[in-house]
Amino acid sequence: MICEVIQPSLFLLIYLKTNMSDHKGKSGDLEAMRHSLAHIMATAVQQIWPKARFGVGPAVGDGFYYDIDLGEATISEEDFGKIEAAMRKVIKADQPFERSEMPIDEAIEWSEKAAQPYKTELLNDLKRAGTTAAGDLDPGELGTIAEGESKVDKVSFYRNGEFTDLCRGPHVASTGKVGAFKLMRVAGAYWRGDEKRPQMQRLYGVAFATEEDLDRHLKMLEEAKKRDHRRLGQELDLFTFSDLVGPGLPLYTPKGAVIIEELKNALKELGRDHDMQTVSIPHLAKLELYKTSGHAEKFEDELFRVKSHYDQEFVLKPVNCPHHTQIYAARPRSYRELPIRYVEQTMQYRDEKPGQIGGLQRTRGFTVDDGHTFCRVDQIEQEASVLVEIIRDFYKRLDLWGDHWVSLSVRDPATPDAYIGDPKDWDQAEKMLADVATEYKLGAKRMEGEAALYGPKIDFMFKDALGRETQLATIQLDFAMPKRFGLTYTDKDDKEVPPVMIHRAILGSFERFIMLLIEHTAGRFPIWLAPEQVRLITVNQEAATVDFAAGVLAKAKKLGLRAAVDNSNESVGKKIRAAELAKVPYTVVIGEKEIDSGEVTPRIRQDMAVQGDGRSLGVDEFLKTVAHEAKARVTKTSV
RNA sequence: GCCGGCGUAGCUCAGUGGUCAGAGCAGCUGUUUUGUAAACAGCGGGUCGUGGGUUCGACUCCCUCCGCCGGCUCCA
Repeated sequence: MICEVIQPSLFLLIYLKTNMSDHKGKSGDLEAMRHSLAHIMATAVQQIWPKARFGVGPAVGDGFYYDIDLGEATISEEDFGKIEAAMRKVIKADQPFERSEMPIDEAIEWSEKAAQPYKTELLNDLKRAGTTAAGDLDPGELGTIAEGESKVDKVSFYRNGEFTDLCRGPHVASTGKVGAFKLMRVAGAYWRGDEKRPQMQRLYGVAFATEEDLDRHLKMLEEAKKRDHRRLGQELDLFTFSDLVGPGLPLYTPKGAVIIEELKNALKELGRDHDMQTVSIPHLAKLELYKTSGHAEKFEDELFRVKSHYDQEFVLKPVNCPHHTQIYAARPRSYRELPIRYVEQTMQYRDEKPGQIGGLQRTRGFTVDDGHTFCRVDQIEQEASVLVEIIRDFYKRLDLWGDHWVSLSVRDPATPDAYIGDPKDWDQAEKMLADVATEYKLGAKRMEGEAALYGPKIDFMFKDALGRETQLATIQLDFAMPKRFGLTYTDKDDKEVPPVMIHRAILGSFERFIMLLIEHTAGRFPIWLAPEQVRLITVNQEAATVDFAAGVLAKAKKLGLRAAVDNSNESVGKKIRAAELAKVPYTVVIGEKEIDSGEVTPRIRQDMAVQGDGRSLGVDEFLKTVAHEAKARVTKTSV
């Protein structure tokens, strides 16, 4: 059973690779099934709580949900058993889904009579605008709009047994044809996504065509939990949190710090290769700075305030751009010296709401590889191109490229007033970024309304073990902040012109990046990032063995390797197991054989091992090879 | 922040009103001197997250706070 540890993770990886890419191409049948299950669940809920008021209930992701308001009562997970039982009864009854249409005014009357105020609101929106506002509904809940009409005249309903629901469909033919399902969780969800509106309970289920598919999905979730970075962070002793230090403030252990340091070094090298200049700034600044930048107003609640005894009010920096502008502003600038590329790896602080904090995904203090390029408009395209290349190469090297999607975040044309800056600048900037995205075949999705206040951006989005998306690398164009700070350079016609600012990050925050790295590799880091690269295991505790191991260790350290000796009084098998669980890339057993021959037989961590491994080689040769790989920062082994 | 859930040893967990508590792993000590995924034995370790309440009696029931988890909202 050599595969007891690795097997499930490989399974998961394959599952994720096959399922994450095709989530859009979900079969219509499955979607109809899931959507039908939402109705069946609502049927069951209505039986148990007759006063239940319903919001929306679409098929989504791997299953379905329904938003429900029970008034005084609440649904908790304890209720799942009886809800599922009631659902099974409805399924067993095999009630047909019957479609009907009625004029919208009649539908409104119906919903009022049925005491379904949320449905009434939806219907009124449909009647007034022909659609419900702002994409807050998933497909399947809208009414029918007559051809060539802008407003809805008729809406469709689906009925099964006692339960009737406003719904566009489609559904399966009858409640008996819905495959396998399981209720998963209940969560709060604001009506129409608005925190000022009532909060409903969102009841989630997963559903698949067959029991086997469902089991596979549930098994996959179990495997995903095993590679959760919070769990592995503890198991591999990478970071911790302390109630005394505070939530959202990760503490990196020596092993975790190794990964950060190695990543920092890799980025520093990239910076040197691309003429970036490292700067360094203090971690707080006068509130005034952020009033000027606009952050104080827009992100008031997220600022950590620091009071001086001498009556200045300071703020822990939530971003670095304002500081960087002041370095730029320290002396007059000529068009000749642009672009100026300031970078630094530094911690920033945001007073996140308690509910947002979790693991390394969202922390209150986090280290960013932040950078700001000041350049001319005619330099934007070149600068952005180089950044795309750097980002692509960096993620490729870590085998992360491909598990992502790219957002070309542009203005929402419906709300031009929500942005600052000259629309002509915007047009140009958006076009430049789009061109770069096309040139580098990023497959970027144009996301209207996702632009920053000050400019369009390209965001690189990745998924964690459970499929939740997170932004890492980003390239943002900014015409506004230089103007707010009155930055200029002298153009060749001797005119003072504001520069363009490009905010950029390659790995985003180290916290998030490490989260992704842990979950992607399940803690099996490439050699150059592995906190411990070589472990020497002694066969016994006799002086000759221990001394020999110490000699190898010293050589390894001299070569810059991170190595350790395990000469504890345990069996070789147990020590091997410990090394494998610690995910150490190379394990070397040292005993009489090695002492006599001067050769070792490295045991290679299972994910890196290939056919033909297991040959013996001289100690020096082995160590030099590993050291070479570590230095080259490669992800695959060749020993 | 909001809704729901959870909080017993370093870790994973058992123990639902009645000797203020157990197991495995980890740790320590001893025996063993071990050859590629778990040797054997012994020992130490918990004011059952915190504060309050109910009760003759609370890890067990109720409330406050702290923290964590899943969502929602937010994400410069």
